[in-house]
Amino acid sequence: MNLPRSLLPSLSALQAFEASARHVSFTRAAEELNLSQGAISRQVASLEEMLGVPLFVRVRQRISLTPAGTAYAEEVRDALNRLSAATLNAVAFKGAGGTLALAILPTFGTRWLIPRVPDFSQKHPEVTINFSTRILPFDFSREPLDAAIHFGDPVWPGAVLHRLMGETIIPVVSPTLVDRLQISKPEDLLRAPLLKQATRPRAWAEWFNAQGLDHKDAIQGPGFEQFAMVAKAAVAGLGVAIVPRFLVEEELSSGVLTIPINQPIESEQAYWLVYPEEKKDRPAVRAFRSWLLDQCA
Amino acid sequence: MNLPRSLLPSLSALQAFEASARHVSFTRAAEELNLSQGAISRQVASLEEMLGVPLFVRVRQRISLTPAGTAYAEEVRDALNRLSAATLNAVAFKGAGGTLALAILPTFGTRWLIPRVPDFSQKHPEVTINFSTRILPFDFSREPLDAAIHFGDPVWPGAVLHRLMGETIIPVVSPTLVDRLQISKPEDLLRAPLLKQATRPRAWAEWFNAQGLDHKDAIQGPGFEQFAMVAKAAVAGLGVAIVPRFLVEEELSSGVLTIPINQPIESEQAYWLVYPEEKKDRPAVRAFRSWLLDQCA
DNA sequence: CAAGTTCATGATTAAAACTCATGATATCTT
DNA sequence: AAGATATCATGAGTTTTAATCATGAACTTG
Repeated sequence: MNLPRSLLPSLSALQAFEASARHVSFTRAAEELNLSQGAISRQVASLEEMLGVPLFVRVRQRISLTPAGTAYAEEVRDALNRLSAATLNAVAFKGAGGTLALAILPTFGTRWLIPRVPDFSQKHPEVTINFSTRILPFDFSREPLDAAIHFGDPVWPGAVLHRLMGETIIPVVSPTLVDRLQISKPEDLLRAPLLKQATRPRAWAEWFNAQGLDHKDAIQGPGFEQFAMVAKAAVAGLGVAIVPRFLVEEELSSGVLTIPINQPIESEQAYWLVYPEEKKDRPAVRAFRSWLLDQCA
Repeated sequence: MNLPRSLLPSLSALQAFEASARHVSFTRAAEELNLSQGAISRQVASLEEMLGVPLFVRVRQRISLTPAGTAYAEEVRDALNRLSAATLNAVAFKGAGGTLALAILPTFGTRWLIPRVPDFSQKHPEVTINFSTRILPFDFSREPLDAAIHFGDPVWPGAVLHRLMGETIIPVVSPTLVDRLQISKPEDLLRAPLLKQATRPRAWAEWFNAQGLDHKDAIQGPGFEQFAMVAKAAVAGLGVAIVPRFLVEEELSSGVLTIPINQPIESEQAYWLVYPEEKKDRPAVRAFRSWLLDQCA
């Protein structure tokens, strides 16, 4: 329900009013808007005449807001902000690019995604990615974010999900510990301290089950909150870690970590690219999706 | 974060664009806005040039929206709607009146409030009250309502509450049934059919407790959902009702109902006037609050 | 083929927005 | 007390924007 054209105030009047309300001064509003004080004075007076309601009280060349003015200023500000945001969004279609505000999981982001971003940037120089860290799912309508990387089940209301990869976890250990503990068979791991990660409490149990071994006699090693810490502890020889393989590609390549028993197991959960339905045609979102799915193929 | 004045499109351009998007036609948009087709054509073209993005595809004197145009139209429409609503709200301050959208409980509304509204209207002819029925608390930010009458505890997030009155309940019965059943003492009510109201299931138990009687031997009478029905059934001689006194003032005055045992009991809950914090200075809200608290004093 | 429809555009007019300068009045500093 | 500074209001004039009318080009329909 829009007001008829003749009953909607002009943008000039609305901007003059909103700035004056914020500054409680026509002169400072004029400075901000690069207009003359006289122009502001007239626009506000014209608006008050149109509405039939005083928006400011004038006392001795000073102004203060009326209750009507206060309420109106807030509402006008909100609407003007939305127009600005909408206009910037439209402009973002221009270069078929713009910015992509992406929420990432800390370890996946740093170990897998960010090292690959140069490739994306080379292929899409018009898109800038801003990274934010999010551990848990969130409401896209309440966050200034365009997309997210999510680990878990494909459940996220109002969003589109694309599966990126599963999670294959595998035991890794420093070579010196392998020699010290003479590890060559699965049952040898029952004699080794086993490092744990807090969000994967059943990883070791599942691994030993898969080898047909009873894990109850396994040695409990230190526990950590993040995979990055687990990997560091393993490199330091504190024990055997069980982690997603992609997270330790570097350490395996350099030899500071090795796979003592090459028996990976597959998690039932997976990594997903998620974005709100209404942002699916944003050029930046489309470009990133296409590139990311290629990387995971 | 408003765009600089020079980077925000004019209202003329935005309205021309939004109407064209809705009608998928410059000509029909022109008719709606009482402008010439040429003016619309130019404003849209000017907007596209400013943004650097095509908003419409032109094929053989026909237009269709681009993805950018579709998204922008929705956002512009929302912002324009907000400006319209804000402007109407501001105008509502003019007569220091306007309309008050009030949510009321059915029986309280019809039996107590509405009969008193003529007095309010006489004192405040500039305010029009629109009544809506609401049984349960609701979210003011999701309903087009300015205030509500609420029964219960003083709990309503984000709102201001003013206590109006408690609830005193009392047995009432038709005089003919009093004669027929020879009712003169509290225990005589154990021999009478007792009418029940669904939202006050413990009313009779509490009343007999207050008289030091065991209600277990009381005769179960018909049950009803609304107090208005309970009162009607009592007038018809179906049994003894226990209701808030103010709801049957009329029937008591006319003699169709009488109070057999004048032992009222007080409820711990009460009636409240509720309105959202941000609407407290609305002239209509202020006038109604002031008047209503006077009525309940 | 003729008539009707629709978006684009040239030339012109009307309306809105804005500036500069000044007036009136108040406060602050010396 | 005098002078400097600050602030909103307003007259007169200039610039910019919005809009109209008429026409062109191209398409559809009867």
